[in-house]
Amino acid sequence: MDFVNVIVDISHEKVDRVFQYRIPDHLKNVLQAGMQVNIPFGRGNRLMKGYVVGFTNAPDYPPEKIKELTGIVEGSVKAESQLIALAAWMRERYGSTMNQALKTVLPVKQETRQKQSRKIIRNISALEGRQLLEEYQRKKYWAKARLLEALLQDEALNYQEAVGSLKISAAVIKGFEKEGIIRIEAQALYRNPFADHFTKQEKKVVLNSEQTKVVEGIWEDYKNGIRKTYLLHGITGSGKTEVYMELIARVIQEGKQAILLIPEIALTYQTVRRFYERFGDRVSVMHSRLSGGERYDQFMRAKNGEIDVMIGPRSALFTPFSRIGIMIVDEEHENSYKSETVPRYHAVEAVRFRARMCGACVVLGSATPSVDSYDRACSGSYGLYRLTGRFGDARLPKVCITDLRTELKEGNRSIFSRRLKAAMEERLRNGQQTMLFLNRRGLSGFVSCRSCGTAIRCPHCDVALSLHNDGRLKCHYCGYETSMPSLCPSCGSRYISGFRAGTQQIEREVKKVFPQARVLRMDYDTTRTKESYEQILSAFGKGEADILVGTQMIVKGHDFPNVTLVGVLAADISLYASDYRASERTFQLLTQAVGRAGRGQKAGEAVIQTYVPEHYSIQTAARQDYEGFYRQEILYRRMMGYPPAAFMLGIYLSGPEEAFLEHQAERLGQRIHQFRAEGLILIGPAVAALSRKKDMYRRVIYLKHTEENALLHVKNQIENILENEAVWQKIYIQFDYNPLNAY
DNA sequence: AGCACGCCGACT
DNA sequence: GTCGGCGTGCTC
Repeated sequence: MDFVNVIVDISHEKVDRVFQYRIPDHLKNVLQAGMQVNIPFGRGNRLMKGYVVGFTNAPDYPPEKIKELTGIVEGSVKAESQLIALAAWMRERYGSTMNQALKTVLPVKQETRQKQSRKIIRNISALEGRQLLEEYQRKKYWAKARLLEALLQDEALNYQEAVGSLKISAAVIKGFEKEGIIRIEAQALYRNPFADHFTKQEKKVVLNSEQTKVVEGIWEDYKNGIRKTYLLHGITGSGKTEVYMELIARVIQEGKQAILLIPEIALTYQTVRRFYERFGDRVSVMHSRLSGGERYDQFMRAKNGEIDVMIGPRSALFTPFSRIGIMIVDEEHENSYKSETVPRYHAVEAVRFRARMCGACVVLGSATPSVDSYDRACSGSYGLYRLTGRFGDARLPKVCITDLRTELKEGNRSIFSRRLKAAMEERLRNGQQTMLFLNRRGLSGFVSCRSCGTAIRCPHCDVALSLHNDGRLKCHYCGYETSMPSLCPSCGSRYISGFRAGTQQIEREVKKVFPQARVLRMDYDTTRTKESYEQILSAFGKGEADILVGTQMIVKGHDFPNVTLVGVLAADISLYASDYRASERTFQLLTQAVGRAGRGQKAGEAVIQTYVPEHYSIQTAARQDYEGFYRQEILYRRMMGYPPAAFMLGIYLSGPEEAFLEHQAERLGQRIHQFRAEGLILIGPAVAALSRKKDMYRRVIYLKHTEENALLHVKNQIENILENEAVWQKIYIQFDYNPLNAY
């Protein structure tokens, strides 16, 4: 390769792209992706630093204009190089452009915070200033006069404000600085968003024997230089967090750093406080409430070595640490670890790659491990540890499965089985709390016609519209809104109404059946504003309501000691999702839901309502029997050739013109056939689960192969075709490696 | 970001 | 004409 693609290390949007340089002969076999290089840049050929992100023989810039790079920056195995190598790996595995990969991996270089903290400070006396001002006015140097006048009023000015409100260009300020009239102070004020709330406490933590065994086991490997991935299977309340904290503390003692990933939803004040109390302000927490600038601050603190521990969701795995000793993924089965945007990486895989690069060990923790991880643990490629004791002797709740088919047969048409209704009445009498769980995915009640069965859909996205309290029908993807029709648009029948399966409908039903009960609802609609999520949970925790109705979000996170009953209204809903992980997801949700009952001293009870009580997901969840579930599920995966028994690649096509898209999808399928890759299974092309979104039609093709590398090879061949043939430029194509959700 | 280029008003 | 401030646009 004769040329390298380099990104220039300047923190500015305008140059945030790839520049090409010629490789001098003596560096041709030395240069690697991720390396830091010196490059001549701009008209003055200023020497700048850049990062190598790729190689090419065919530059897309006039070759005679391409400059030669100057040399390699020595000792450049720093955080950035690691991250860029990680981006290169992500590009290759998940299929994206290098730019897309880099953008996800590198801290967003948002200038806002930096600039806001830059100050212009007057460097001369007020007397000198006034003299100079007169001179400028005489010479009609208006821009300079404006700036100086402002500086005479205020000794220090905010850089951003000065440029904005005084209409002064950077050139003027530069000139002032050169003449010594002002000096620029860029005090980077990194704020620590939590430091004010908590203080470090020297508390001795005592681990129980199970926890000690886990810590010592992993630590012995660490001490012996063994770096591998461990799966920590610990039921809810068995104290996984203590294990994490002890391991992190030991790693820090060794002068290393730690990253802990948690699902966004699990990030509560309780968690944050525990870590602050143990590690003080050497810990930083990232979460979605942080603004872009604050997020960048945290990354900069990490880069400058001001912190040892980073806690955060998926993206925290890209923290620019240079000496990582341990990376932990809590609740590793959570779907939120899979990115929904290109590159569609899985955090667990990315964590393992990064850990390998920097010699760190990986701990994956979960009460209900993903089938994929448990399979690897069983085959011995992960170390496996278990925590089985529930903290403080809390017992498992009594679980009862009620068959909705029998209820209907015996004349009960309510959404509550008689068993659940009786249990709820009892809780209300005893002043205890109930949680009602609807494992529905976000969307609330849709509207359908009882005569012809047609549901009203969004004309742009082809999803069912949902009926809101204000009587309007809304699309949850694109925001399309319309009024509720009085007649069915398809058959004209008057019998059109909301399907009673949304949380709003449940809430209304609860109020009808138990008029004396105080009810709270928690779902996509009620948690849209910033703090409402915490507010609802804390109100319920304080006993301000008797019944909490909600979707998956209520079964994660908080513990409520006074909740002694959990009702799962229709366990089947998630079973009917049309993807191969439906059983796994149902098991996880039910297990979590059941685990919510009776976290305190009082005995708990769970009622699971279903139309298929014999299903193994429901049976094993009721017994909290992970092993039993896994044994059944892995058989199904092996029989059907689904992950982890095989590897899958989703190819998502979308475009504004349906016929053309259809044709191209067929065409791509044929091309893949022509590869004649042995063992490759091609499914589709098919209409996507969401056939249209934002006026774009969608098609999918799935590929399966038992060999990971064979599948990646096929992906590379496809990428080659897409890059080199002009027709493909007219449709959007994304890859999804081992997809978790339907497209 | 930082640099050069070029427009345009001011002054010899 | 020429000098110089000041806005604009480009950087492989």
